[in-house]
Amino acid sequence: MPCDANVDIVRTVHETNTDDDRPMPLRERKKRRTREALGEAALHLFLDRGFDAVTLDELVDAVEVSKRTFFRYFPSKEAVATAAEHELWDAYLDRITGAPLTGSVLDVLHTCLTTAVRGMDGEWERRFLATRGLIAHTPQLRDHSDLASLRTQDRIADELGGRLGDDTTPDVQVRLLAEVAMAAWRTAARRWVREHRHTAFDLTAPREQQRDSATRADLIDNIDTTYAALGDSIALRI
Amino acid sequence: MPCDANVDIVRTVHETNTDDDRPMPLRERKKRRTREALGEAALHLFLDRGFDAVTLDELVDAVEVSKRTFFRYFPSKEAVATAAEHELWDAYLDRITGAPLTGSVLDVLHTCLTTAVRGMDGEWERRFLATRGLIAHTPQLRDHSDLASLRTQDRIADELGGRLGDDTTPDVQVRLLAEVAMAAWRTAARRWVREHRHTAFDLTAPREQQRDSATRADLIDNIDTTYAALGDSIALRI
DNA sequence: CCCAATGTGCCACTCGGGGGCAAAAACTTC
DNA sequence: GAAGTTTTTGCCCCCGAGTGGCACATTGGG
Repeated sequence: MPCDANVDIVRTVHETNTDDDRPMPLRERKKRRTREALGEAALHLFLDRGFDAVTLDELVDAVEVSKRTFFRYFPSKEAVATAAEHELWDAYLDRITGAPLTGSVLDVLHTCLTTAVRGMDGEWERRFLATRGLIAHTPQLRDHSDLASLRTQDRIADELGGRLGDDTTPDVQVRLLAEVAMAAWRTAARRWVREHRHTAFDLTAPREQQRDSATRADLIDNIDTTYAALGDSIALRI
Repeated sequence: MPCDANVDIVRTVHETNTDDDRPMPLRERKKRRTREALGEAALHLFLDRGFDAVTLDELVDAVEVSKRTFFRYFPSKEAVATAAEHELWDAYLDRITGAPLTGSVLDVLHTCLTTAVRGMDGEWERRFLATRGLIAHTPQLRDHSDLASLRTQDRIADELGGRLGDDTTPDVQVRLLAEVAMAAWRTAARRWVREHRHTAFDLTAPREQQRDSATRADLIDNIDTTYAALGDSIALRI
């Protein structure tokens, strides 16, 4: 019976038009559909039976593509499970490159992050919830997610280092700033997922139920309070 | 001709008695020898031909153990290459559990780290240098190393959380503190390795030459200045 | 000296990931 | 709308990391 479910997944996804894909060429539309189908089927299968219990062969069979094709869309099995997070990091980076660097740089990073979270669409929210649910009980995925945040740090530091006066501000400070900013994210995300440990992270749950349990507003609240706690933490005395 | 070299490595290692292993039972001595032989041969082979170019089969052939045995000593190929780092984290954790928590907690973590670095023996320094050399041009190892620092963070936060007043200090602060402390390490280590990018990281180089190029004193200096820059970084304005 | 415990070797196996090449689909041009 | 060109895909091969089972050897204790 998982077979029927998978076929259902595929059809549903292929009929779903998340955005307008009329103006873009057919090739792009099909690629997008395949990518979304892979991502969606992966979340369903992983949540249903566990990340480790599902082999790539099963996944590609469900979406009816070859394993070779899978690796043209995602670099690893972990990547398809955490695609939503990667999209957030890309959006975050975009905000940073577009933001004017005035005043406290840490505040700028903070604002960019929250606006990036707010800027993602509802479809993203659903997938992100599922991804965090997977991460919560799959060490392998947790590693991958943490690593992605570290690499995002590097990109932030590079971007900042290029824009700030190269000589005036030492590289160490920029690097540390990126580290601290991501530290806040990791702490906030961890706290957020702990608060909602008992939620189902069910992809098929109606939207309202999700809104009642774990929401993006909660996440943003956690980010805000975590950034606010940074100063006190660094100066903690007992 | 790599075969001869490997045999040489094995014999050399097996004859080397790093510490006194007379008092401990024969089984323990043999296990220790095997572990050290694996670690040493791995560093030599990886530095010589590159981490990816060396297969586990080659490594275990060189040390004359089975692949099965290898995995009874190290959980992964990456782990044997970064064994020196893991030892540092264990020593670091030991210092933290033994240190009294008075005054600035960040200062305590800072001191524990530097004394831990100082407390490692000369044999460790040689292996650590080699490990960092490998990490510098092997993304896979860099990931593994960064991940190890993140997991150490978790252990620190758990330890600190257990000892600090559970109710008075919020969990977020402890978590952030551990994050910030490790951020300083990562930044210092990265800077240190960049400064010595042109060093050979040669295991066979005489000790004096190593002291001239990349030394533990340099590393500790970097740690100190990075910790000192923390406050300025977090408050950076432009 | 024998017996129990522990460590080791060998075997075969799974699974993630990548390369080469030929077929097919999609865009282009006439 | 039929040619040719380019991009995308499918299929088959391969490799290497990591695991499990079982028989064997080595060590330590009575």
